[in-house]
Amino acid sequence: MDLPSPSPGTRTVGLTTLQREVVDFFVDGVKVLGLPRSLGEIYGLLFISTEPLSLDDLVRILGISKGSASQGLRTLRALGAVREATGNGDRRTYYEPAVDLKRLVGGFIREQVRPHLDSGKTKLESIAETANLSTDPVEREFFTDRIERLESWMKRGSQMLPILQKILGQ
Amino acid sequence: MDLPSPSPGTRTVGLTTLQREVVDFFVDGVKVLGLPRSLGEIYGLLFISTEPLSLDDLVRILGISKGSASQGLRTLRALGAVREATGNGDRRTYYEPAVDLKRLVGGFIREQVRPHLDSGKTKLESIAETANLSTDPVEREFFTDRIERLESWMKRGSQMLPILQKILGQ
DNA sequence: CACGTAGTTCAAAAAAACTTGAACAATGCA
DNA sequence: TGCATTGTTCAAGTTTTTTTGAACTACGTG
Repeated sequence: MDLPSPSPGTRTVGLTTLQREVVDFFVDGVKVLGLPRSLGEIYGLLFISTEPLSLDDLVRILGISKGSASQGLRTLRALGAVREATGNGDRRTYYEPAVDLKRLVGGFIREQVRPHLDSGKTKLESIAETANLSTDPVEREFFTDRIERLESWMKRGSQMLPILQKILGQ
Repeated sequence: MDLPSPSPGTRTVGLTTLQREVVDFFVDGVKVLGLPRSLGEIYGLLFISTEPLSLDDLVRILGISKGSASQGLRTLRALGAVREATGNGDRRTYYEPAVDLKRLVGGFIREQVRPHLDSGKTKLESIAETANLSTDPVEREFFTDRIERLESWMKRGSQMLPILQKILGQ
């Protein structure tokens, strides 16, 4: 139940200077990845907390709504970016961050990247069919060429992912 | 001045079915990258056009405003995703897409990824200073540990980029 | 098994991002 | 130089995304 101890720096609104800085750091980070700010706030605070925090802690310390916190935790769980801390003789659930880059990257790829790659592949098939309807042979060759290029991009993208995970995972 | 020839498929609003499909494909694509829809529309149309197109063509065919088209072309130019087509005995500028993945990825990294990595690095330095103000040694060790982790993440991210470019570039 | 607290849901409000369009600037041609 | 046309800028408007909060469900304890 203890609040994260607010030693270093002055208190802002509920957050220490350090907490504020780390939270901002992650807010920027998730924005780059196209995720909502609240995810960055929640993950950032957990990341710099010595103890697991409950939904209620997040609401209180970050000053966000229960709805945001609940929704944000759900997404972070789906991404594998937080896990429930075990063994607090307490009714509520406490969360701690996953701090292993491999896991984080893996979750992001699984939840955010793969679905798009897959739907892209489907669309590409449909595009190829449409292009085949072209009657002008010169034009059709041009279309085929472009579509093949897209297919090659997608393929390279897919090949990229495991390599990326491997390198980042160490 | 010639419109892209609209052979395959029925006309939608100014776009052939194929054009519409390809444009949608890229609209989705740029959204994943956190770029505005108009960029996807413009690049997508150029990508599936046999001839270079002018700003005016884009406005007319896509049904977007001159402002969007101008702004979108500027960003695409900055990303190195389009280039001006040379030698049309004509006053206006015509554009064609860069279709080489290496170049596209390189531009994206240069314009969108690097700046964030750099500003992140700066922020991290400030965070490290703040953490050093902590008086409790146990807490300070925890902070230091977490910050080192962040630094390692950033470093791996930076190492990643050239590898990525190399693999995608072929 | 009833009460109080934890957590979820989702319609409405707020904020952020994108697009428009009209005024303006630049360009080149006669 | 003056005219016509291309291209840019940016405040205001629109759309999309995110957050809020109140009603609801789930749960566990006395």
